[in-house]
Amino acid sequence: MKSNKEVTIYDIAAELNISAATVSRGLKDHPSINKKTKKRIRETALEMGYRSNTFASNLRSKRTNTIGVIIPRLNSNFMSAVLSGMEKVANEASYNLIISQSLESAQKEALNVQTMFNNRVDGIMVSLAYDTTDTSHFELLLKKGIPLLFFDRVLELPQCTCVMIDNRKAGYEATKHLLEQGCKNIFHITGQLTRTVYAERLSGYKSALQDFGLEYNEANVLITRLDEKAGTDAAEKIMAMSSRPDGVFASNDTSAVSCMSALKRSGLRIPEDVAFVGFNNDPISRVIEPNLSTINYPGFEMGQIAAQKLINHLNTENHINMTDSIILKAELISRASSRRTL
Amino acid sequence: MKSNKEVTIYDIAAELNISAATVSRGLKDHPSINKKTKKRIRETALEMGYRSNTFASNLRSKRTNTIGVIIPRLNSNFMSAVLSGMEKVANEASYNLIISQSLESAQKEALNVQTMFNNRVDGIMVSLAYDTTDTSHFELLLKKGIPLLFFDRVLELPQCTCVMIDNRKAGYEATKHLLEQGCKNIFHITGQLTRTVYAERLSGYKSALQDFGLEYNEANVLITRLDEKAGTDAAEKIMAMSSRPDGVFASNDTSAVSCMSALKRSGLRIPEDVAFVGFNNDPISRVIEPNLSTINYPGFEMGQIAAQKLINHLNTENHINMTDSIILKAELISRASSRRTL
DNA sequence: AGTATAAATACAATCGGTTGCATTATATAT
DNA sequence: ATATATAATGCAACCGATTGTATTTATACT
Repeated sequence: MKSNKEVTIYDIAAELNISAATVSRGLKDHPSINKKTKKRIRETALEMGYRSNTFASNLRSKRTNTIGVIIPRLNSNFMSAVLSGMEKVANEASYNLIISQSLESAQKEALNVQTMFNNRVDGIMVSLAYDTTDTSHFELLLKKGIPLLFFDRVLELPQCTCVMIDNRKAGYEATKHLLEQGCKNIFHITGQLTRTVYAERLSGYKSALQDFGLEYNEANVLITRLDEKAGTDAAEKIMAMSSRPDGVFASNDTSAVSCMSALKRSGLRIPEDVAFVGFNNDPISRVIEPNLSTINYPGFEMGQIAAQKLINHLNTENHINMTDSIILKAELISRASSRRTL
Repeated sequence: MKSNKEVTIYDIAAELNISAATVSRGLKDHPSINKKTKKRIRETALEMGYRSNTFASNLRSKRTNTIGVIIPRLNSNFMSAVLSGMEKVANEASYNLIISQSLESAQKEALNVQTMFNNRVDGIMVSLAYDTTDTSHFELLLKKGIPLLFFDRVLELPQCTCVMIDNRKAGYEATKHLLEQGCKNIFHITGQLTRTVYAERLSGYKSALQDFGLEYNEANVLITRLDEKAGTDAAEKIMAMSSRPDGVFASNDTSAVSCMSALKRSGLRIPEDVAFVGFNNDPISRVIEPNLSTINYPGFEMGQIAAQKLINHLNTENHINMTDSIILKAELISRASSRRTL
């Protein structure tokens, strides 16, 4: 009857009449250990039911094989997809993920960074909270040389990689599409412009208007939290406008859908009276009637790429080129909500 | 200029001319340390920028303050809510969460258990994968005395707590509601019946039929993966049936919505021709037209309660009463998809 | 003052891998 | 056979907090 105690490398060493150091090196395939010895070590370890003690290892090697992920909220299909992608890559590289939500609060975001810092994560991936303006809570990471990567809602810091889409282009394409469908007066529902994702989309929106010879009208842009209420607020505003918009480009599907629903309730026809384009390609966009045109946002891919980038960086000695950014494709999906019979 | 090295309790001890043991005890508010000394220790620790080294601590104390969570998929609003609830409670109790997905595969589930086991999590919370039948991968946890808690898709193991809703009752209520709206022939879209959640709902469905004097008809039950395809498959089947159902009770909103959409495309009217009740109260249920009646599933609450239960258990010495189960309320939300003008 | 008792602190072993350096075994060259 | 290079292994310190036990200090009681 074996006792309940854990098997250590010392037990293996004793069993094989070799030193613990050799066992340690053998287990991690160190080049200076004889192949036959390695084999014996591996076999004995297996037999004895050995499992490495992460803490002892971490304590000594000062690495945790853990990556922290801070996201605003775990409530969108997009975020789920991103996390799935990250998890896949991290798992394969035997890294663990610690996920926490900022709940769109800069304060909680700072707290999360602190917690992860204390837990000695090897690196951190962040999508910024809605109201983060002060970014000093990231400084201690950079100071300690803990790699920091931003995705989606990024922050252009000199020492950080960003993984994102070309938001300006996406905003341009969405708006252009509406214009091509004959819209002359396009409303834009967006988020906090301190988040560059939204600022960029707005910029694309403006460019498209310009290219089609239309004046930019500030009254057509509504800054919101991009939740359901944002959509109904927008609808209310739209209904009250003297020259009513004939198109809406929303910076996420949630607000687009809720706005569409509200307008429908007010008796407007989609897309005849108002055409819609959303953002994210959430499942919801294929449920609403008419189906919502939207920008396909490659979440899974983004997660994979972000995690891969960070892990590559962690696994290489030379800590260079962590500074470049990665831009993913994000194309328009045209559905009934924006297609007018021309 | 301070060096980049971390501050340890030895540094604090040296600074204050006391022993490291006293510092260690002082920092965790041990009763046998003088209050004044504690104060000095705390202050010095703060000044010197001390942060505790989790690994050294874990190595010695054999606890990690980490809880593993294994879920089938991170793609539903419900799961997001559960995780949010868990995260909240865990954070407050200064536990970390390691989340991973089984992707509905029993094999990956077993792998995840193994990984978390190796990472020495203090406890594990699991919602079972779709096709898990063999549950031997949980045995090593129980053998090592690592507490295991199931939520939502539970498994009735003698030594485990389960947190769930009364699925039988929910199934009964959903079906009863349809019957009260005049349905005589109710179709049921469900998941793998080895998952008790679905078996229980089916059982409730049967009871309701019986109470209303209707015969149970096996042809009216379709076992699916509860994804979008499940809905369209069900719709196809329904359209092909000789005596067409006039009501559908689906075990999640995703399949309900996709089935509803398909039937609508086939020219059926909801709820006049076919009334619908879903399950989960996903946001999607309030987007589809007509809005989907559904069972409100208190995800956030479930997450909180599950985490609280596990943490309480971890924090108490006497490892008793980890065996009782917790049943949450889940009530029907009646919306247009099932309300017939009577 | 002298002893019993309690409170506060210190000592030192321990947790289990990791790693620089020393040492021994083996292979190759002369 | 001897010298030299190389491969393989061992030694022992180390990472930093924890904790049982011993020791010192403060307090209480005759």
